[in-house]
Amino acid sequence: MAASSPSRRRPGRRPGPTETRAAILTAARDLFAEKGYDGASIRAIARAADVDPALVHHFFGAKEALFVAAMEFPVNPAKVLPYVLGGPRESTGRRMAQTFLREWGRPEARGPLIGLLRSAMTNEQAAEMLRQFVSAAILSRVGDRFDVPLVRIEAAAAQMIGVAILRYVLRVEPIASVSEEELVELLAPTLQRYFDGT
Amino acid sequence: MAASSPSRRRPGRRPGPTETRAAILTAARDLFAEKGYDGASIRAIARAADVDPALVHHFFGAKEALFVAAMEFPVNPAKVLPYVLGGPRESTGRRMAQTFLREWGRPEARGPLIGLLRSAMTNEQAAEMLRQFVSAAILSRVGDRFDVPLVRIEAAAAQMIGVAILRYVLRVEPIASVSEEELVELLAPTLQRYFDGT
DNA sequence: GACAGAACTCAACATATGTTGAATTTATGC
DNA sequence: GCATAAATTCAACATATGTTGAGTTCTGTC
Repeated sequence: MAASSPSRRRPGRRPGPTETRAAILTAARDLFAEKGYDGASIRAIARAADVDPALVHHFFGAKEALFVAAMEFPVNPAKVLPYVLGGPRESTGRRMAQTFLREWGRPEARGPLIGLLRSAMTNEQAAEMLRQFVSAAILSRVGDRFDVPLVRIEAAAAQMIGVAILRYVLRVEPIASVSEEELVELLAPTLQRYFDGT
Repeated sequence: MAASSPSRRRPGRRPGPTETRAAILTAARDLFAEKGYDGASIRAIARAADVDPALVHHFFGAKEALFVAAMEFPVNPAKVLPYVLGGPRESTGRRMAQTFLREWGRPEARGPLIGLLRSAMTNEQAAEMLRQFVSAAILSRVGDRFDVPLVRIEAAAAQMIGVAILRYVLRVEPIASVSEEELVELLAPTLQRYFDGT
């Protein structure tokens, strides 16, 4: 799936259609997810994509731009929020837990999500990206849909972020292996209570 | 409070009692808290303590040992758990929220706690330290006190970790500025429900 | 007051990092 | 088929990292 040979290739364009750009993006997603922004070096990404580090630069410019390109937020709020906010109000907590876990379950979404979360803990730019997204795309919309103090919505967000960390980043058992359904049962009432304002 | 001059000092022991060891530990706590394990370099720590990098090595050995020394877990479960687990069962959630926020509020505890949390996201050793502590010192004791499935206790832990991240690491408003009391009101029922098994 | 050991700095090594500019090979448009 | 543009590598720069060994100055003990 990736590089295995130390790969001494001669310079110049490779024959056939260009597939290196995609390879770099994939490698970047993997490594940012695994090591976070600062831990994933351009050189390691290039190595994983079987490519010279300078090529990464050629395609994406500085490291920061690569990160933005690779972590482009993999969840589209416009597609997801209507379902969550649309149904009956008394089951919003459940739909939110479902949706959250389903999105994290998608393999092509999980890499960027973990990468973003990991990086946000040590890198101010990544933290800002995450804040921006979470606050603009989610908190505000949910907030004025429900007319509930923002702290309560953030408490709900905290519950989900905490679960994501234990389940997907730290991989603490048993919460890392429990089924999505079981987790939904557990979390739905918590979220619902925050939205209900009780 | 720390170094300001580029400090060209001549070699050899400084006169007076030795205070550099403590200065290094303080600088290490600050920098590990701010940047995480990988982001905080020994050289930067030495600079902040106004000391040669080699002296850090002289006192603490490898970087990992410095980390362990600096992040020595600042919360003593033996002193804290009796209060949480001791009182009436129906208010355990509240005592747990109180205790958690009080410990994070202590200035001398917050640095190590943030450092540990930050580092655990990108560094496997730090992650193991955190897992060890949380699981051995807390989860298990709470678990067999209450005879409740471990997932539920981990869900409670997730709620608190999430709050810590939003409040102390990412500093998202308004949850970062809300009073401890208000947060306790918000979190206590959530935690209580997990312990009650309902 | 000599002397061992502790505190402390200097200089260096080996390695890693992001980034750049030039050189080389292929693809593409005419 | 030729010229231009794109893809790709190489070599290098400037800087940063953890760690080591040797040397210098002080403190404490007899």
